[in-house]
Amino acid sequence: MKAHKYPLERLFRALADPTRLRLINLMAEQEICVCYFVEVIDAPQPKISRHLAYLRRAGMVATRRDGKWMHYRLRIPPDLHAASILKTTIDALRRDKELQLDFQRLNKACCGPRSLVQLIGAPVPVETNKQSIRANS
Amino acid sequence: MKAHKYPLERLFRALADPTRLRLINLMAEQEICVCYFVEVIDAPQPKISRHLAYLRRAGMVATRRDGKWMHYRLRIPPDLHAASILKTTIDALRRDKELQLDFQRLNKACCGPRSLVQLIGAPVPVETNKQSIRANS
DNA sequence: AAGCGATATACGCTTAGGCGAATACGATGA
DNA sequence: TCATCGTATTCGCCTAAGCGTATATCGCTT
Repeated sequence: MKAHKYPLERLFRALADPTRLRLINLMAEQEICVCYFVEVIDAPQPKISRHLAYLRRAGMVATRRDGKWMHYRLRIPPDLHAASILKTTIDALRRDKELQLDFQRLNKACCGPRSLVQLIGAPVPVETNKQSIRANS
Repeated sequence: MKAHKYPLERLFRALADPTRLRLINLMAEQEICVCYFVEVIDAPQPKISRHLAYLRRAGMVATRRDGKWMHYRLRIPPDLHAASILKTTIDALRRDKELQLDFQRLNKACCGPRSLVQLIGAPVPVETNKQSIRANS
């Protein structure tokens, strides 16, 4: 990642990609396992992992390992302005029709018939109200 | 400019550059003439013009011609979330030490001794409280 | 230890977009 | 009309970063 002259620049670059906006939208309420991202966004797994890695390097997500599974969750930026921008962004995403479909697919993948949970025993998403059990650089 | 899947993506890309953040900071209160941007930011004039053109294509600025001089001003985005993000961004920029120096240089260029006004008769910046005398696509 | 499943990274290619230098454009004034 | 000045655009080059494919890594299980 490039060196940025102003702290906000890093935030804006992280937000300036459609796949990352979808990832952020899905993580808004819950920590999410990579396998759900792949299922819901329906993209090659390396593409998902690369964008998650970008968000990690930008300091926007934290991870938690659970056996074979990796869970990602949003980190609230320490800077108040950045936090406000992220929150407003999430509010805006929530209103997008197409991104609402992602939530529907998420529910189907984790709770529906023949869900990933039943098929391969993937972990069920859980609400994360506390921040940063483990923070990555 | 690329086609963007989500409207916010265009906003974030426009904000993801240090020179454009400086331009936006300077335009926060007033419409500004290109010659002041060049003077204050101390960059080659084509570089300034290219970034202003980017902001114009992104719908973030409007222009007003005044003889040989072009004035640029911020346009408040019609979308409420985008407007909120831009406003928060400007608040954050205002707190940056380095960007405060830009304001000092702006005041010196337009009001100080041997200012551009005196040297070449450049137009004095004026507060723009009304929006969009002429909006560019 | 070996194999497997989940995730991450490396590789090669392609594109958006940044830059400086040169040049084109458009309004004014001689 | 012609020169000049402020601004915009074009050109060629370079880098960040996106993509798909292939492969490496890491836990778990047997």
